[in-house]
Amino acid sequence: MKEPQEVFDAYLAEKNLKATPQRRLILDTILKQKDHLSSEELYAKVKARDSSIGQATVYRTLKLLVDADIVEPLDFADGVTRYEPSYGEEHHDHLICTVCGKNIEILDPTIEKRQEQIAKEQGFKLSSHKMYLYGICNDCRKGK
Amino acid sequence: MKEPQEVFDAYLAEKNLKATPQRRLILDTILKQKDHLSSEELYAKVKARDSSIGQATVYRTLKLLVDADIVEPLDFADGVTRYEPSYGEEHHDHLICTVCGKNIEILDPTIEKRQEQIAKEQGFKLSSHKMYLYGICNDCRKGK
DNA sequence: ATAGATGCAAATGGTTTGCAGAGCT
DNA sequence: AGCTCTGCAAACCATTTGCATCTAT
Repeated sequence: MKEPQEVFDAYLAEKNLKATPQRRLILDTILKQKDHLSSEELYAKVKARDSSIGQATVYRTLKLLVDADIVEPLDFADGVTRYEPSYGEEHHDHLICTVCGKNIEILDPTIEKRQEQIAKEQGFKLSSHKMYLYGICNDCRKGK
Repeated sequence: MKEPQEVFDAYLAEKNLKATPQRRLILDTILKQKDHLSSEELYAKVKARDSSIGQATVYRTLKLLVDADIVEPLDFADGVTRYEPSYGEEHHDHLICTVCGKNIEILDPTIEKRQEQIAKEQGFKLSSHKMYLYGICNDCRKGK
């Protein structure tokens, strides 16, 4: 399988966009991260590596990466969009603790299959979906 | 079953808040609506009935209604939060056409059950969930 | 050479908040 | 009277955009 950076380069080339050091650095920073970073958090990490990079470039690059299907935007219902690398990763949804913010990735073929089926029944061509389960984790319940 | 207005009154009373004409009017306006209104759209409808009401009151009332479990916020991925009456309604999710905005309410016990089960397996007490299926409807595909 | 990229700062747009005056109870 | 409310306008805050300057190709 191709490296994400290669995929990004190919995407940029195809769109007549340029592979700049900033863009490479931003992608590299996301890929190195385990967590789901908000653009603010990502910006901080990026800035630590090259302090001359601006917020706007991070936002702009993130948009490209989403469009290139290399990263995916997440909505944890706290007002900030987070991002996670999605290229080469299996699709999954999230189970989020609304107290401590912990989140667990879930993958359930039963649900995925039903979603497709439901869309088809309604004459829709499914392009994407979001599923978030919100609850309180064991630790946070005990902690009380 | 109690009327939504009664439920709202009870909620307000319990919190030592007041049942004002504005609040009643806003709730009444939402209830009369079939569609899922954004706060902006709701504000317009409310204003048509009483032009002295301000945006802020609509936002503040919406928050109360959500907290009282009378209406539910929806995220159709277009940057605006929409609201739908939820009191006395069966829970359902949404299938949204990203071209024309059409949305279909879906209810699938298989998925609901799996969600509960997944949460339990992870030690979570599920409090809510969001599921949105995005796609393109038949009409919009043909229209091309 | 030149279309595209960057950083900065200003703009946007939905939503929230401070405040002074008004309204319930 | 003593709270809570309201409308207004200003404030917020994540994200976007205009612009003059740089840079990858």
